[in-house]
Amino acid sequence: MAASNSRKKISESTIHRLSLYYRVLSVLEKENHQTVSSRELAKREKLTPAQVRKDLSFFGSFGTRGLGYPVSELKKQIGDILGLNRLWNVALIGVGNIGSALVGYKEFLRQGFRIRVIFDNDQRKIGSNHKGIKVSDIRNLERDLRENNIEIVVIAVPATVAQYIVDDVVHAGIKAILNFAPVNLKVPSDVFLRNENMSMELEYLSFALSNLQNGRGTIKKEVS
Amino acid sequence: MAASNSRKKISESTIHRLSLYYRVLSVLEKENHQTVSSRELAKREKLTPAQVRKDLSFFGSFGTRGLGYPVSELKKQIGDILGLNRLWNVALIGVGNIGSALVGYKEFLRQGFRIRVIFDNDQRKIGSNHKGIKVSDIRNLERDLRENNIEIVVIAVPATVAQYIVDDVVHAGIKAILNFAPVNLKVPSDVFLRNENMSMELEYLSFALSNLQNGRGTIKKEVS
DNA sequence: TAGCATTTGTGAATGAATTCACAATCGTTA
DNA sequence: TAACGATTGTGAATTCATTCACAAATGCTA
Repeated sequence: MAASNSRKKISESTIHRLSLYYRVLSVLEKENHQTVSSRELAKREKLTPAQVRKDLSFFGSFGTRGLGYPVSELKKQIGDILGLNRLWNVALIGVGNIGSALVGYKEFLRQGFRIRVIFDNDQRKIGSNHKGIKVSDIRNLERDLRENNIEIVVIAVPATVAQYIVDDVVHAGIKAILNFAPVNLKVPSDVFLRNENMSMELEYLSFALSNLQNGRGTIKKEVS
Repeated sequence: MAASNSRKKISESTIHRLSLYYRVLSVLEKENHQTVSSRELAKREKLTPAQVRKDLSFFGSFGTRGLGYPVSELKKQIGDILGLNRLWNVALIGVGNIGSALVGYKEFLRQGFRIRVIFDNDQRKIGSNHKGIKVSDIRNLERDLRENNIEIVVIAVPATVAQYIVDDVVHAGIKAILNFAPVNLKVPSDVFLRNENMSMELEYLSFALSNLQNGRGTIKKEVS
């Protein structure tokens, strides 16, 4: 009866905030801070100290009362939780606007995401090298995903074909997909799909500017 | 006392979902649907009918009982709420990886966001034309923002200089900023700032793959 | 025009996330 | 080693978001 196995859900927001903490801790580490309090950590990402402590407490007790959290140690811990203390083999599908940008995006590299192979259907691009990464024919998708031990696939193709591509990707056994196409894709429930909707935040700004607003970005609405 | 003016907050999530509805409605319009039910609308974006109705109800009664919502009419209404039935003058700062991708991103165009001017500090780029848009010297920021009637500024510069740039942008009187640099920027409370953190979702996938998971992406955690 | 099948709009109920508030604990100093 | 200031870790309280559930409408059919 002692070590019972209850379980606790970790919310998506908590995970996203872990990313923020990780980012701040990287900076703090470079600035040679030994420890950091939940107060300081919160301040740097516009959150509350209580939230920082609660988030971290889901995963363990990393701090020291009276002192705060050890910067490097906590960074390592969060890195372990997020799976950032290792390399990930990533494939990119589609080298258009967005695709090309992602290939050169240093932030991905720094976090261990390595684009090992790029797929496209444009014969002019296939076979060429895009910033040192070979461009494969989309027709060899399954084979080249396997050959490169790809674990995560990034979709950067037009919305109209994204579903077909994803179907193939799923069929090839990939379990994690990041989608940049502005469309809602269907995948089996054992596949992780995340969407990056680049115009959503721009639309939020458009909304904010269009409506009477208070300072902090909280939008209010008249009601009779 | 009759027409009192209470106010209701609209949550950020609701606004983001409006973007999704807008997207689906655009598709439905093209597919020549006359009406759509909350059920169908929900299905297309993996939400619940109740949520769709509740979201819309914050802004008015757009539907007809027994029938559903008129597609074109609802699209127009949401467009009005989000401020998408007009053009926005946008400036882009930084034409590196991300910046270049954004210039060619058709989704922005379709939604009425027009990049009127691009700023950079690279003398080789300044004066040239980037996909038809002139590249200005960052030193003329204030002047050229004003001359182009810019309302929204997109930041795509390295994290290390982003805060300086934003300070100048704020000083020039801009009230809406979309930031792609992976850093938390400080702005006065009357300026809307939104962040686009491109590695956050990738990190979520990394987390999901790293942890034992159930099918639907809900991550659980052992507790003793 | 009456009856039926639908579907909205919305208070009430529920569930989830955030914040509060404080006991527990640590490092430091005298 | 005792007293103090600081800060964590965490149940409880609160706030916020989602879902439920049903009356009110509507179109359609006969």
